[in-house]
Amino acid sequence: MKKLLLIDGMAAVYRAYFAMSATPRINTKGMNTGATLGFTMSLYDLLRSQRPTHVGVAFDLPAPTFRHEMYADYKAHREPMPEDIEINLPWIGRVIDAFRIPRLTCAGFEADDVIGTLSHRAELSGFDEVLMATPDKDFAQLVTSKVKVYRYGRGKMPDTIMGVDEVCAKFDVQNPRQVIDLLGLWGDAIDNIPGIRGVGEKTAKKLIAQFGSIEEMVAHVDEIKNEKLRENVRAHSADALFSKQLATIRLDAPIEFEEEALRLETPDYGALRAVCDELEFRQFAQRVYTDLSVRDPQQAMLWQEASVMKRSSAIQNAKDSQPKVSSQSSLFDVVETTPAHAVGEMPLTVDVMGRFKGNDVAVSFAGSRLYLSIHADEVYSASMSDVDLAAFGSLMADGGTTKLCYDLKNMKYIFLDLGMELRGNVFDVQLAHYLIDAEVRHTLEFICSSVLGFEPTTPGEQCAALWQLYPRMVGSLRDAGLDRLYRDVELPLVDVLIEMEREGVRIDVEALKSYSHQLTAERADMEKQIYALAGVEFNISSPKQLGEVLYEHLKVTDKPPRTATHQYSTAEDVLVKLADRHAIIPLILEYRSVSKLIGTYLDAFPKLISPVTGRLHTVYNQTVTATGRLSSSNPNLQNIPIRTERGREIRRAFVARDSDHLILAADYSQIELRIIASLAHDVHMLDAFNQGHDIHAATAAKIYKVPLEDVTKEQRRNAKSVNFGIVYGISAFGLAEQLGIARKEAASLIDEYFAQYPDIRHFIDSSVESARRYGYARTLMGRRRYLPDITSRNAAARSFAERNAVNMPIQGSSADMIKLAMVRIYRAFHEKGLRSRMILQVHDELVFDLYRDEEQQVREIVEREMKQALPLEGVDIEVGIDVGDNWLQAH
DNA sequence: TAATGCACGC
DNA sequence: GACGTACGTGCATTAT
Repeated sequence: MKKLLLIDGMAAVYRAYFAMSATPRINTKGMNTGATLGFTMSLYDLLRSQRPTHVGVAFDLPAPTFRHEMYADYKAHREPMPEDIEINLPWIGRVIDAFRIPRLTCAGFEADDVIGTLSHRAELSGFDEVLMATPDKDFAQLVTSKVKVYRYGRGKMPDTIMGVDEVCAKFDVQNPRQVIDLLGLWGDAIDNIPGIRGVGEKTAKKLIAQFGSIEEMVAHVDEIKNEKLRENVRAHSADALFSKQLATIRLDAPIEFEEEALRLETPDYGALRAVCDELEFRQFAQRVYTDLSVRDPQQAMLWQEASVMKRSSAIQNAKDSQPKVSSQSSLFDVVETTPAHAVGEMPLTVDVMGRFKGNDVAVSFAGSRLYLSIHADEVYSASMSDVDLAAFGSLMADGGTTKLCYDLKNMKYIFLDLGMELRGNVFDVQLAHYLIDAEVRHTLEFICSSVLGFEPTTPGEQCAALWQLYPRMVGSLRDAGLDRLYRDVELPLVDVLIEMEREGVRIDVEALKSYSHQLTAERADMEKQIYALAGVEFNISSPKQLGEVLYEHLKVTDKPPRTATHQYSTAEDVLVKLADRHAIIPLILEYRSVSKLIGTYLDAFPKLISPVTGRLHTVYNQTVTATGRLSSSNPNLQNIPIRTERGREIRRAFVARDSDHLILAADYSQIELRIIASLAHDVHMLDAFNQGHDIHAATAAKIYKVPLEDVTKEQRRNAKSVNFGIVYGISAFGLAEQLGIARKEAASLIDEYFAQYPDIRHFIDSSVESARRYGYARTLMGRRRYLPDITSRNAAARSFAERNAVNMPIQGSSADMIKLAMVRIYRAFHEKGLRSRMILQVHDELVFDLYRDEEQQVREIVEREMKQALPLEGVDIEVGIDVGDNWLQAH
């Protein structure tokens, strides 16, 4: 196994600087050591987590001094950065040398070019894996099966300080790509500097997209219709090509690829310790010590003895041989205790795997490594290429053992790749933690630090930590009465979601594209009309520019509405109220909604279709929402338009798998109101449902005291808003806003509502009361949401918690119900060997690829399971089912 | 990159 | 006088 890690040195330094800049680190000699410490730690972590066999750090020129000079210049031109940049490159050089990592440079070439070239050659030289640590997304161009990009975290980059020409002249740059870097224009170079003077960025992007590439655009410049635009492009076509060149990573830098020179060696601990002492990196030094004490006790002793720091008398008195937890940062204290453990590094062969047989086992993957442990103090790990997959497979398929893991869905995907099955009792720490407290983060780091009180740092420690988490999580689930929800709903749902994600949905791409064409043309018309009405050209998509046009230029109102941050508001509800003040406003609203459709759906989806399956695959998140709902992303298929005519058309492109299939959509009717009625035991509302009345009309009849058949459209609309508002915790103000009526009028509507439905009011009051007593709100299946603010003295925070106390049981119970239904439907389909498949879930709706011959069976199963999954006291549950060639028809 | 504003769903 | 309807995801713009 040969694995090469190539690091963009300066990118690492910047990342480190910006990561540390929030708390500049000044040592006792007054030196700002923040960037150096950040760099050192991130380098150490990278080596530790990635475990490369070969490594190199690339810099832009023979020495990083080039950049240094640049920053001297930066300071001269600009006001100082917030904490003033002090990146000490000699120190950083010493750190790199201490790690015995070769510095890779190539005169006249960017670090990115060096990395690009070397990674290319490494791949040719038979490396199993090449990892590039860089912030540059352009590397995506080069990615192959073996090459992965490790993107540095997000951090601020410096602004442009000089033009391209100036920089080239000043620094005598040979490779123009350096300019990009110098200017701080990382990554998005192609997008950000089309480099055509006189042509706006947006226009330039459009042009490039239209022609396919900058080269094509230059070649066919005559085809540009707008004369001014055409001449600008023609005049500056050299610039455009130059920009492209700037942004292209080269694979042919004249640099030798010397495999042996790149082999990772043991750090020069003496040198590293000296740097740590000089710069006062105490906590980092302690970390290295703790790590060494596990792996190499002798080296650890040397590390400790090598210290040249004078210990203060206070510290000398402390028992520094005994690690202890301390909140004070003294010279040699241990920051946190770590679990006692030993990581055995060995190929997991049949023999070794035998040790795990018959034992419960914690399993985790990190990168291409597998970690296994049977106790919290013992972890075995191996590169996947060294694992005996047959033996591992039989261990995982053994139904008698418990498997502990973190993020089961993800792990099952890994097993699918390996052609393995996971059987037996499975415990997912992440899923359990979501049920225990949905609103906090569910990273393994966070779970460990909150549940165990320490953070494991290596993948091995993380694997071992699962063992410590397991009994505690099981206990917490049981104590909170969540074990059933976990066992019967969330855990089995994992398989359902995997199947749905893998199935995906078929999209009629041609339909999307032609619709996109049509709407783009319509939008162009609107754009012209808007410019004409405004008398100026501006970016309509910019709330800032739009606000200025509407409220300063056109002065559509003398009291411009403002957002929470005092900017002009151009939100829909605001503009609707101003719609009759100026003809431009309806156009702007239309422009916005059309833009939304194009950008979010029409143009986005074709790009997301899997080249493998030809279908669109979403990802369902099971541990995100505070109420227990699922969420969907990449793409989000839970927000496909339906409200407007134009938007709804998009659903026409969601089509059945093939001619043997149809789309079947099943949705719960008014499920949230039924849940309220049931929870509140409100006889009037329950009756309305059970007699099959239109619930909003029935509500209107009650509030306005008219016979059901005399309810007007407006009365029904108002009643619907009140019903809707009840779910979310209404206020007179909010309702008035929503309906465009006076606040007093809204208040009397609400009063009348509660007079007619006294049990609903009682339900709201008792929900709040219960949340105040217990500290959390609960669903029908016992899912919890903690509401600490319910007793807050801050009225706003308290009101918010009170609304959640009402909403959560409603929304959450509905989530419980549909999740349970999904599990039951999934099981029924598989037991009966049906070919139909559940493919989408949209909170109260399930969508299926229906195999035509199975229509009757599927209708029965779906309706039955949705209705019976979680029966509501006192009220029937209605499910609407429709079938069609596409999702639009199936509604 | 982070924050903001906006718009889509239930 | 502030606050003002739950839960999400994604896009474009803009400031830093």
